[in-house]
Amino acid sequence: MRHRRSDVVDTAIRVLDTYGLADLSMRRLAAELAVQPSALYHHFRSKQVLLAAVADEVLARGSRPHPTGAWDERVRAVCTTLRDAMLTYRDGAELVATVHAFRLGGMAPHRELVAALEDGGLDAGLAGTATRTLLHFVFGHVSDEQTQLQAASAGAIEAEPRAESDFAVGLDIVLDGIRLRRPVDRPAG
Amino acid sequence: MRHRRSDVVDTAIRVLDTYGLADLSMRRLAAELAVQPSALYHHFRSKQVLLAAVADEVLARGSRPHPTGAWDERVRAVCTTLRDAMLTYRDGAELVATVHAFRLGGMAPHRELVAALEDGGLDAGLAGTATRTLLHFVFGHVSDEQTQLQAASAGAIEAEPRAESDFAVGLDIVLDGIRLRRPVDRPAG
DNA sequence: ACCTGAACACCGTTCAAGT
DNA sequence: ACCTGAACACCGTTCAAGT
Repeated sequence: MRHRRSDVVDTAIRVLDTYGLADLSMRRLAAELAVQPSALYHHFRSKQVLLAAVADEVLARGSRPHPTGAWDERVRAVCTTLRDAMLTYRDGAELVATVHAFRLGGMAPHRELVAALEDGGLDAGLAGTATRTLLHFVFGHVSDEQTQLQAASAGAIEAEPRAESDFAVGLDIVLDGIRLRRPVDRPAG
Repeated sequence: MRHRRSDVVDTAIRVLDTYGLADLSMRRLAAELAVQPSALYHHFRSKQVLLAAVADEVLARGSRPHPTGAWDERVRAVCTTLRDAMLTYRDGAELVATVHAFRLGGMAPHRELVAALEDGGLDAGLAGTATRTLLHFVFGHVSDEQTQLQAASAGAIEAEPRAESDFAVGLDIVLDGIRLRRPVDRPAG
């Protein structure tokens, strides 16, 4: 049977959510689509590029309308939306973080954070640094969180579950550090 | 020829630094040691456990005497030492971050940060949250940094190199956020 | 204690050829 | 435009057997 690019991505998300990122192989995905592995290379030039498309679709499905409030509320909204989107599918955080690290996809949150921080009064350089600091926190935290959640639900572990507020506290720590660097908050002269 | 556990780790570090983490396979490592792949399973029960030992050795080689100053200088020292240790070997950041995520090794910096933050006056819960926030930043930032450095030195890219101060600024952002949460800085009642 | 030899069940990718 | 069939060069891990 014949498939379109979007069919491949949809099936990849189903395989991801059912079997995990480690089992999302080109061969497994091809089998699920009832085609030869080589057929996938008609749609994507490599597995990396396929995974980038999958990550973008995960984020697109989790997207929400931008709030139009204060810069810090917008930052919080972007980070929370990103977290929720990644937690929606098994290994979603690891997938999006990996794709983002290679700059192949998942860059929408990055752009939104830079915009919010510049609207908040940060110059371009500091907005970039602050955005990367925020994203390193979010990707690291949520990957960690998801690993623990999945280990617990697999019964592999019953270690202390991370406090529910841990994400909010970590995010607030970074946000406070950013606030102190807004020129508008540090009176000139 | 017969090998000890430490011979395997030493050779693994050499393979890592020469060919990168993706090419550090059990088969490649075995060939380098002139043994069969199955021989490695006499020393390590899985590749994951071997990589944990390699990560611990990378950190041990980069370790420095702890400074005995203010809590925030100690935090800065632990983070900087960790960064330098990971940057010493090709793909060192990705290796240590991965092993740490699975809690199989590389936990020494984690313990040192918790200790420094508790000495700084944070309660155990907040010290844990702050430590995870710091480590997510350090692992994320240095992995990123090393990927860009390695891509540049491979001539693959000549993208804007990250500003040299980027690590220091990001670290200061997180540190400032932590400072605001020290009970001693927020006068009770 | 440390290693061999052989096997099992997989990978990503390429490429000429088919419809 | 989308796919097949076959091949290339690999993986991690297990296990009985050897010294």
